[in-house]
Amino acid sequence: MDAMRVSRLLLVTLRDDPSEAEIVSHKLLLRGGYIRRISSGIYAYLPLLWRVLQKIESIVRDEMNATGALETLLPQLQPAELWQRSGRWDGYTAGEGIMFHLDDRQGRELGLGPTHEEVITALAADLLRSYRQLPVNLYQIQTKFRDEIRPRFGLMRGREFIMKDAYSFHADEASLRETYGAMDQAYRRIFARCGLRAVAVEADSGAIGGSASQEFMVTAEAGEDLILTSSDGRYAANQERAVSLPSAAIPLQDGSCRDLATPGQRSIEELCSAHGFDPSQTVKVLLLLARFANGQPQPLLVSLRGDQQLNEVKLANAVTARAEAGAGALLEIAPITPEQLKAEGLADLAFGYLGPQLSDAVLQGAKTWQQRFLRLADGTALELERFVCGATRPDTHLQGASWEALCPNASLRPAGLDLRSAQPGDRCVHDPDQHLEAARGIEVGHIFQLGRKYSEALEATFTSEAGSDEPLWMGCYGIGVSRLAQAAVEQHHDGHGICWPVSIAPFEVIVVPANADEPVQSQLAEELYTGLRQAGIDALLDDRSERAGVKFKDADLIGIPWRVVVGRGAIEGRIELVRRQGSVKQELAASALLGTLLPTLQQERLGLLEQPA
RNA sequence: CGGGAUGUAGCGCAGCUUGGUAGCGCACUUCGUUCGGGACGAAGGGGCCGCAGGUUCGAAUCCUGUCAUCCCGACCA
Repeated sequence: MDAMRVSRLLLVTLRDDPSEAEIVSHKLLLRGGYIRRISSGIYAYLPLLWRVLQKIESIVRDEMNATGALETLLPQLQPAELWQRSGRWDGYTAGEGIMFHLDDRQGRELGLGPTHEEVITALAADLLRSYRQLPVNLYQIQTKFRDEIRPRFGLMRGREFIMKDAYSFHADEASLRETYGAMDQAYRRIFARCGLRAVAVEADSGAIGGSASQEFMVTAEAGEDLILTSSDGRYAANQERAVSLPSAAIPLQDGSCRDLATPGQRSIEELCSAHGFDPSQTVKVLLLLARFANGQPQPLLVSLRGDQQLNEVKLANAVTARAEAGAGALLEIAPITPEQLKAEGLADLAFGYLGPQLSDAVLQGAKTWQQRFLRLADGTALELERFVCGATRPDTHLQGASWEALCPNASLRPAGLDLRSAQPGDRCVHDPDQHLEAARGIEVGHIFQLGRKYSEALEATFTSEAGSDEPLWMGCYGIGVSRLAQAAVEQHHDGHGICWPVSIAPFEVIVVPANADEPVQSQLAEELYTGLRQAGIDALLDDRSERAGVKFKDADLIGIPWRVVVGRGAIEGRIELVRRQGSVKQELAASALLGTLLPTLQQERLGLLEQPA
């Protein structure tokens, strides 16, 4: 490898935090000369970061290859037709769709790959014919394009980012589960080798679809996701998905159903504080509208126990499962506004006083909406014997209402589901003595058991041992490589700058002559640098004629794990070895450097892995 | 898309209220002194004040529009 000298590295560090950055990792990457923003959510990876990314990629490759996965490279430009066959084109391009798309000179529609299920499945349909070829797992490391609604935090949520994605194909579900398990293990090793503390959590499958899925979260305050874990470590889930035991409702005193005057009390808090109810004695109703790619907008009437919060992801899944055939992808669920009612030609409703008994009659004559509510309720609401809810008339609630009385016709009674958000402090399902604790996480990996969704849509079949034609079983496995790099900074930094884990640091050691104009120092620095490189150590030499302080500050900022200072002691062959993490210093003879550093470095190259493979 | 904020030199900012033709710190260039934690002095280069209209004798400053960026929500590796 060429000589790595700071003077030749295009190292441009900044003293001030750039105003465009909000979170520490973003600021440090900009200040350290790792990235530059080119456009919203689009970054140039400067030479220093490119080295980090390549180290991460190499760890990923290593572990993926070890599982027998095959590296490949798929096109980024993809025909709309493939996405139309899987049914995702509209959802990914219409409305707030995330796919960059364009027409070519022939007027054909193309999309810039946000992910590769369609392409890989089409390939699988072409290449995989017999169970004898299975299982197979293909992966690639490549730039993905997503027109994020709101790019932010630098590489955390870019519109162009590097991802490792893998897709596995199987003859049966058991084989899929086996590879899924192998990926789980490989991912744990990958993150450990990168020096990251990561947690595996149960996750929602989102737009990708499929059944089981698990996310890998790097724990950090700046994380965008809320994760809930049990203190015994046996349960961990993304809040989107998390389940818990609800607190018991306080029973409402018996009594027949009667009107209760509640002028101006439109919220649960106002209602409860005015009449001394506990929120768990009430049922609140949310009036929402679900919009689909193709179908008519569907009004929703969602009932929750008053003390519970709606989990929008669970709701979206429930609505998707109940959507009419041909409605296409669910685009959005949003509260219905009085303006929307007017636009539909419908009468105003008593917002704040609605109850589960709200009749479909209020939707009669709607111009574009379905004229019946999709009625859903969380189990905690359905379990209430007696409760307080809106009377669907202004300034009035019902006290002592019951589902039987409100909805005598069982067909109008909502389906009972889990629609509530688990909260920190809730009791755990697996052990009621355990409680959920909250932590924030950055999602750096996600593995899915897709099942046969894509293979059925794209007719990717194989001939089974019994001779029948069957759709392939599929899994897919992603790692956000560029996001991982920034997550590492978020997890490993201090007041002076980045503290890269050795395994992914752009360089392992930086040799700093305190005074480069002092021939003894610069000569010894050169010798040590050469010796380190010859020993296979990724060393950098700060050969600039800057003052020592500048070089130290820069070394701290860019986060090289080890610093060798060649200073005044050089004349006696003494140098200083400084560990970036914690600024631990030791003085030693220059001749002892390799012997001291190499064993430690070899250990640190394993990251958090307990032992080499 | 809804809500909030900001656009002035490569970076960070002041100037705008009360119009008079642009300034500070860092960075950059040259010289000298310094030399183990972002040195000091001297001299210098660099700005269609986001863009387009308008008001005015005169606009960075006032008005209108527009674009971009950032923050809060929906999306995700």
